[in-house]
Order: sequence, then C-alpha cells, then structure tokens
Amino acid sequence: MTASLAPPHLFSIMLARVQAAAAAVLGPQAALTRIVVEPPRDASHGDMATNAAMVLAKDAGMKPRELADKLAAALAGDSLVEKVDVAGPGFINLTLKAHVWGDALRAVLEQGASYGRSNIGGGHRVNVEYVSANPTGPLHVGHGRGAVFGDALASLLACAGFAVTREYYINDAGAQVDVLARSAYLRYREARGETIGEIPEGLYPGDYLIECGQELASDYGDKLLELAEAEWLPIVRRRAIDMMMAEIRNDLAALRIVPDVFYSERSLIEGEEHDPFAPTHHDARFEATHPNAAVRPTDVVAATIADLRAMGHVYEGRLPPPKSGNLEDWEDREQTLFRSTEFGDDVDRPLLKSDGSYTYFATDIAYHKSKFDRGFTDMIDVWGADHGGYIKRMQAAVKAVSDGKATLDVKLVQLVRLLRAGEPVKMSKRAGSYVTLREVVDEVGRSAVRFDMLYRKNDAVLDFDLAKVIEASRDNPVFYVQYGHARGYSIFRTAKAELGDALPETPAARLALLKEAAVDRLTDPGELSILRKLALYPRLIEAAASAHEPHRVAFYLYELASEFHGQWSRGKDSSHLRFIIQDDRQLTLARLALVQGIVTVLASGLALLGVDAPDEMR
RNA sequence: GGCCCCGUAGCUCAGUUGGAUAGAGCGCGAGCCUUCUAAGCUUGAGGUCGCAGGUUCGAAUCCUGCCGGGGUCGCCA
Repeated sequence: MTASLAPPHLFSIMLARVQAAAAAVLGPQAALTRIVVEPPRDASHGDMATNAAMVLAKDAGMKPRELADKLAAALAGDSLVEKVDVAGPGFINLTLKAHVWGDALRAVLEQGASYGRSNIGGGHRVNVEYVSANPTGPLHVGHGRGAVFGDALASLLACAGFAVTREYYINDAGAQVDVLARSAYLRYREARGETIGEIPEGLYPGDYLIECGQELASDYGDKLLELAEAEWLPIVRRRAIDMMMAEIRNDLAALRIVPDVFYSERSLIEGEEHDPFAPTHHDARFEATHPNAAVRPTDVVAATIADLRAMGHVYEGRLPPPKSGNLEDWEDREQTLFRSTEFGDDVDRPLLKSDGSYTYFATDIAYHKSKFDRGFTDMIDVWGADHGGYIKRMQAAVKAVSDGKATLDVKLVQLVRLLRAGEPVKMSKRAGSYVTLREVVDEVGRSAVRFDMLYRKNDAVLDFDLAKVIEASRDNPVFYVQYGHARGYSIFRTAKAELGDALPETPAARLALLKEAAVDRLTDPGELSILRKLALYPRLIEAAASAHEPHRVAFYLYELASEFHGQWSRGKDSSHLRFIIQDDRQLTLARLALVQGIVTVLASGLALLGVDAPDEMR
C-alpha cells in the first residue's frame, strides 16, 4: 500500500481516550463502538461532547448520569482536558486545554496539503464506476452530474485511505450502437455525395456524426457502399464508437475527469481483441492471481451464466407478465432466469432476450464479476435515478458471483434541471438541439459546474442555473468559497507590503516562518471558532467518505469560508481584530498562521472536489 | 398495484450517520465602507421537520400505516 500514514486527529484521539476511560470503568467488554465524540451543537457546552454514558448505561445497569459522573472523573486527569461537565441526560462535555487549538493549527501547517487524509480506508481497494453512458451521442448535463459525483466520491475515498479505481463502463453492445452505426452510415453516404434528406425516424439525427461519415468516406471511398449491412455494420460501428468515446473522453477531461479504466461491454461478449482501450482494460496485478484469466473464454457472459447455473442460481422458468407498459408483445414463454429472489430481489430476472441475445442485466453480471475477479470486494456504482429499479437485482448478482464476499453500493444521482436566470432551458430531444455537457462547461467553467453539482445531496433534484453559477455573490457558493481562498492570499499580499521584511517572499519561506508563530496569541472567540472548524476537517472527511457523501465537503468549505469572511469583517469594526496589527508583529504572525491554515484547508477541500482555488479574484 | 427516492422557514436546501433550545442562503425589516477586496459583514422576524402511531433515557433521523410529488416495473441501457 502506498498510502502514507496519516497522524490521528483531535477527535480520533479523544474518542480513543473516552473509550479507554469507559473500558477502565466498565471492563473491556463494554460496547465501545457506539461511543461518539463530536463537537457540541452549542459552543457554550465546551469543545467536545460524548454520548458514552448514555449508550453504555443500560448494559452497565447504571443511570446515565451516574455513569457519566464516573467517566467524567476518569477523564478529568487527561492531559488534553481542562474541564469535564456532565449535562442534560448524561452528556459528558469536555473543555480542552487552551494549547490544543494552537497545536491543531500547527498540525495543519505541518501537514499542508495532506492535512485531512485518513487511514480509515486501510488501503482497501474500491471500484467506483460512473457515467457509463451509451457512446451514441455527446454527454448531457445529467451524465455530467454522475461524472462529477463519481469523481469527487473517488477522490474523497482516496483521501480517506482507500485504493480507488475510477471506472467507466462503455455500453458499446446492444441495439443502440447498431442504430449509431446505421446513422453514421447514412452520414457516410451523404459524404459520398448522396442526398439523404431528413434523417429517418429511429436514427440519430445529430450533426456530430457528419464528421464520422466524412472520415469513413475518405478512408473507404465507395467500398462500404458495395457491402451488405451485415458486413459494413461492424466496421462503421467500430469507427463510430471510437469517435464517440474520444469525444466523451474530451468532455470528461474538460471537467478534469480521467477514469483509470474504460471497460468495454462488447469485450465481454466478443472477447478483448475488440476492446478499443485495451491498455487499461485489465489490471495486471490481479491477472496472475486469477487462474481463470489465462483461459478466459471469448464469451465471458456465457461463462458467467454457466458458473451461476452450476451454483444453482440459474434455471429455466416462466415469469408473470409485467404490471405496466405495453403488453401487446408480451409473450409468456419459458426463459433463462437468474434466481435473484434468493438474494433479496422481488422477482427472478431474465438473462436472454427472445431473440437469444443477452439482456443488459446478463452482461452486467459478467461485468461485475470481472470487478470481483480483478480483486474488488468493495464496489460503488453511480447511476441515474431512472435506474433505481435495477439496484436490487444488481446487488443480488454481486452477492451471487462473489459468493457473498463482495458488496455493491449504488448511488443514484437525480436529474438536473437546466435553467437560465430561473427560466427552464429548452431541452429538445429532437435534432442535435439539446444542450450538451460540453456547452455548459464551456459557458460557465469547470469549477462552477463541479461545485454546484456537489453542493447538493446526490439523491435530490438539482436546479442548475447557468446565470446564477457565474454570479459573484454570496448567493453563489462556489464563488463564496473561492473568494475566501483569494481573500486569504490578499491578506498575505497586504502583509508583505505593510510588514516589509517581516514576511518572506516565497510561499515556502512564509510557511516556514508561520509554523513558528506564537499561535497561543489566538484568543479571540472568532479565531477560536475557526480553529475548531479547522480541527474538525479530518473528522469531516472520514464521515463523508464513510457515508459516500462528497456534498458534505462542499458544505463544510462553505461554512469555513463563512467564518473567515465574518472574522475579516469584524476587523472592519474593531481594528484590534484585524489580521495585520502594525505594532504587534508576534500577533500578526499568529493571525497569518491562522489564515495559512484556512487557505490550506480550503485549497485541500476544493482540490478534492476538483474545483480551482484562485489566489486572486479581480 | 409492487418496489425505490423525496417531503424541514415564503423560496432553494443543510442537518455531524439516534443527542441538548432544528440551521444556512435568497427574499423581507434594521444597521456597518477615510482602515487588510462592501464580490463582504452584523442583526430581527419567520417552523405542527407531510400526517398518525410505535421503538427508548432521547426521533427531523429508526420501524409501521396513510397523504402528496418523482422514478421504475422482460425483449432500452
């Protein structure tokens, strides 16, 4: 494992000490894992609060307050603890020694960009799959949300100590890509001089295939015109998919999203020689450990189904007709079914269509099995909300192919409503007239797109307003947080001008100086509040990573920026609270160290979200 | 009809994974620029956490049932 060990943070240290105290009072069998150490809702309660007495009271056969008193006595002598109070139903409120906050700030400056990293992932491998769109057209804004979410989640998990693989599943099999091929073929004929007129119903009308047709024309001349569809289709399809994937990769790159692995659905059926991105297809480290890989059959889906059948999870049977949709073509017949009900699904699921080809589900099972075979027992899929009905069967499949050893968490991202100044942007599905992800990124910028999409829980519908996200106001979170970062550097610039030699030129030298600052001079309530906020960051990262919720990072950054702006403005009213105090160099350096801590955490969090942290915004 | 998601201030949304008196922005009211970026800050009003039960020391959070909105239900991916 390459992850460097992150030092324990304040909250994990105190949790360990509270647990030790509980074990000392109640014995080692106490249910220590239920204990939480967190900042109290009301700062007047102290610096940290623990529920230890309340969660342990019943097992101990004591009243919560009574147990709290015992635990409080045990914690009173702790080297970090100034004061212990028991309050309410049995909370133990801890007031920490004054120096811990300065120590916490020093830790930020010492660790720099790595402050906030955690070991809770333990180097375990996690596979995060996201976007996974049909390569039949440009990505739209909805795809973008999945991509941004998946990418930020991957970064968050990496920050928390997981070994993350970012993966894109190319849906390059099935009927849709054949339609793509026929559409491209039409453009090819057009490029060879035919008048094609209106694009027929059922084909993709977008302009984006014109270039594909032209390339085919220049490469093949009239040769493809002479072939039967069965012959030209694979050729055109391959070319069209490759071009679309190149576009998609570009669009993702514009959002600074670069998946580690592109995995071709088609390769599962036809073998890997058809994989357009073979170099990243397999993880060589795990090939060797899986004997099957060496004799990998061409049709992996067939092999997967055979395996499941051997385990008794596949059978021939009948299904009740669907409850809705068009029942006209419903045909009651015996079919090949996966026994997903055995793993918690509502009904068993078909693996073959009536024409004998694989259902999407069948191929997806093989795909997820490949993840397991590549060493992943921890899988996360990011899907659009319209695929919610698919979760149970996929989780069932993962359990089946891994013999219960792997787990799949599916994160659904809700749809995006594109607005401009409150008015819906027309999203015609006809022609190429819908707004693409790329157009949005080009218009408002990567940072605005990413932050706005992350400043919302994944399962809540998102209103994305093209006018609002570039507004320079508090109403626009991405600006507000970036401005906080820029404001920090503005203070450095002013300090350099006002203090002259006192502040070194280079960031590294400045940092070295500020590490030595007398941070115990930071005693203003606003300053202490910011210090507490900074100390909370590592815990926030851990909680967000455990919950698979990157939006928590965005909200934390907003809150930190807000506290910073507030402290800055207090200096307007009370000059003794300004960051730069002309006649007190020591205090100034202490406050600059605080600013350094703030910009460090802001930059670190923004980087995690893939958002720029500018030094200046003019 | 089955399953999944959502329902918190007038509006848009958080809520530290069961904690103490439920928070922020916008909007509305009252204030702060000869001083580090006013692109900012301070402050007031505003709540039956959809409804009703249940679980327990304690529920916006967990369970059950309703109400409302969205999604989905073999041969799309």
